[in-house]
Amino acid sequence: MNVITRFAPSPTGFLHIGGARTALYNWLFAKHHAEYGAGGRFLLRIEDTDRKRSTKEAVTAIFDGLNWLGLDWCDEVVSQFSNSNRHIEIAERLLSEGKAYKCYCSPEELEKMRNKARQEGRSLLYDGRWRNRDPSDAPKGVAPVIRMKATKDGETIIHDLVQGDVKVANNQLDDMILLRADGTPTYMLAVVVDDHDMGISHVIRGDDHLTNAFRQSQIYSLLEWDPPEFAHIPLIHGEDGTKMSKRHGAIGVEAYREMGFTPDALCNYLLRLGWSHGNDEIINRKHAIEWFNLENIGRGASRFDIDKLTSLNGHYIRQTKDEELIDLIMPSLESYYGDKLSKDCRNRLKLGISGLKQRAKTVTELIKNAEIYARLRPFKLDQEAKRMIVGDGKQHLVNIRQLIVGLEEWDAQNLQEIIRTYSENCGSKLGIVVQPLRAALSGRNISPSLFEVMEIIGRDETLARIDDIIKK
RNA sequence: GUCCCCAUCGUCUAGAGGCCUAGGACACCGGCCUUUCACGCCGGCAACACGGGUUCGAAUCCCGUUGGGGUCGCCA
Repeated sequence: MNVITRFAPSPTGFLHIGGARTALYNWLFAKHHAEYGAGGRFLLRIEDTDRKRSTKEAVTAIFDGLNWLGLDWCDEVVSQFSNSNRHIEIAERLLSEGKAYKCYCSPEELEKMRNKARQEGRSLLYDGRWRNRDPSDAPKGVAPVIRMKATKDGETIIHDLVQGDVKVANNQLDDMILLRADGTPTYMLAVVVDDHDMGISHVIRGDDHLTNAFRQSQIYSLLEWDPPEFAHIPLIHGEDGTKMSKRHGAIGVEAYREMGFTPDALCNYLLRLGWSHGNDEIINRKHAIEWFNLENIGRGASRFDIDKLTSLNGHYIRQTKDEELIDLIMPSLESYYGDKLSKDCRNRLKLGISGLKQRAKTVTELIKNAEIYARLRPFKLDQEAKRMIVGDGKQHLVNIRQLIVGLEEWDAQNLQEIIRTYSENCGSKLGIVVQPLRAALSGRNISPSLFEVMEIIGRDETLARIDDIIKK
């Protein structure tokens, strides 16, 4: 089957986590069919028919988010708004065929109608009061909306690829507005026309659109078009179990980027959140494309768990190539330290990054831990580090300095040997004598292997950092 | 309230009637490794919402209850 999917966000905010997953699933499904089936394409359409709420910034945020995640689309981006003429033409065709009609209700009148229905415990649907009314009743000076004539009897069934067969009685559906009073098309009309015109074969979108699907399905029949396949995926809930709305804790993917998550980790996490392939947890892009299907999408909503994302992120950082990681963090290091950045930073990082990366779960953490190689001395000691050099601490530093100052072969192994022997002579554990050293070299009480650090930064830098502390 | 959907460890999930004494991952708790912190390894805690059916047999099928979510815009 030749598959054409689309991601169709409205540009009214950032690309949030739910949107990102929807995009990912659409992309994966298309890619899968491109590589393992008869063909597949993933299209991008911006649903900007609401002129008041759509912004350029939001469009940019969507592009940036998608690009960062590595979800590339085919063809030109489609602006839904730019298709308005076509939508209007279709609405007029429906009107002339008697499949749509003009409704002169004012928004206030509709509000009243809904309030009454609410009070009486009925559904809040439009009651179709203008459906069969004589157009000559039309109040003067009121611009009408165009509403579809929905089928009143029987039921509408969606053969949803995720939810299964879902049916609803047609009396639960009302005559949706196709064209607003100002003559502009609504979403309900625009999606159907655009999806048809773009040749979309599979509409994969959030569960919150499931009820829309019934209405859209009716529009397809009115137009005598074949509807696409539908796959409504469950929503992602926040930690509290309710919908991640724009006003409720949802943040854009760029926020996850800023927190130090990598696109691969986020994609892997999002893929596994609501979809599974047996017991596989770590799934790279290649396998994701190979394995992805609609059958294994779960039917219940899932909660977003940042701990699991973090853990996955640590995994991806650990397996990223050293050089790639260095390129990733250098710009941040440069801007953060400015003229306090060591000239040897990059070279030191080349040697030290492997020790650094297994200690970081986020890129942010990696950048912070890189200070030991990036920053020009003197280092300021933090609270924990200060405690390491009180008591015998400083004396150990003095002693160690003396032992290593003339070391012939300055490498990790020799340094370790000398210091180990020293600690044995003191009758202390290695950890005791080494902690003051750690404080002096890193300004903190945690760091990569100290002997490795000393080898990388070299004799002069090591001694200088020790002296910074001893001479205080 | 209406309609629709959903329901396995705290969380994400495996599970297609017997392979289930319910598996994996994250988190948590022990231990090992160890110069700190991590990584890694080993082990532990921890779930089929409830009630009825169907069946020789049900986490799996049916019904009901409860709980949760979504939807009901001249938003998308």
